[in-house]
Amino acid sequence: MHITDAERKIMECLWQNHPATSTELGESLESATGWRQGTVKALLNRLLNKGAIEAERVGRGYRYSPAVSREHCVSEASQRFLARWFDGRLAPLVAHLSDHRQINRQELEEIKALIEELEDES
Amino acid sequence: MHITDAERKIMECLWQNHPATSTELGESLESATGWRQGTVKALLNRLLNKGAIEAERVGRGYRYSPAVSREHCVSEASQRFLARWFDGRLAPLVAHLSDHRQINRQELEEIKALIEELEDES
DNA sequence: GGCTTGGGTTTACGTCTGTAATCGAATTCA
DNA sequence: TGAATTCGATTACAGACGTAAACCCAAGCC
Repeated sequence: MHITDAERKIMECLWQNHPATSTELGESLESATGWRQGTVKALLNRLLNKGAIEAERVGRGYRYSPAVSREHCVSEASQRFLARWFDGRLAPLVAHLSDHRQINRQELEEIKALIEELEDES
Repeated sequence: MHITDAERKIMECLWQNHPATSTELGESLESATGWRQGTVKALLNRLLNKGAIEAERVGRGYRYSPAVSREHCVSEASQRFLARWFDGRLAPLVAHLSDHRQINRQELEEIKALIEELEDES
């Protein structure tokens, strides 16, 4: 299941709020991205074809819902990204970001606290 | 500067070992990816056009070298990835991977040690 | 029953990607 | 010097992507 970036925007809407009609989605996305309704509809169909969303007929139209979780997509994207650039590991990413001043002290602190918490609870 | 995945494979070769002739690259990549020489050459030209590599004429052929550092590309790719999925932040990625058992105890330990080291040295 | 209208479906189209064949120039070999 | 080989440049082409216009159908309105 590979979600493209335009498709991801649709999914973000649906993950946040579902089921939703194409009109609702169209309105959200028109203001957020400037896409026309037809664009949204076409993307919905691509997502349907690849099984990323489900449609349930309600009267004249459909209600769309995600068929894959955000968690699942995030996992796939993370694995792909880490595999490509960091040999599948996370530590080198942390090192890289900190070497290049792309992460601040506070966030590092937050991560450390998070790790400690994870260790405690297990 | 957006490097596609096929292009990235060429770049990885060049970052590791440059300058290199297209024949050398072709040989490395043929065994690693199964690409024909022509494929490699076409990708080299795309990379030249987008300024990601440089070519220096040597006799009949060229020597290619990276014009952008791996570091730079990694930074860009990391920013893009984190922005897409984690609101640009790293901590939620750590949380996600650990929640989904996609990172082991040992690597978390390694990251914690890394952070402590960074704090000490500054 | 025709006309409008709010969906939905199909088709389109330019760009990007991955992969390669083809063409052309240069070099080498007979 | 003509043929064969090498290497690079150009062109190709199918599939994915972003974006949208065109078309079609059911439901309500006059």
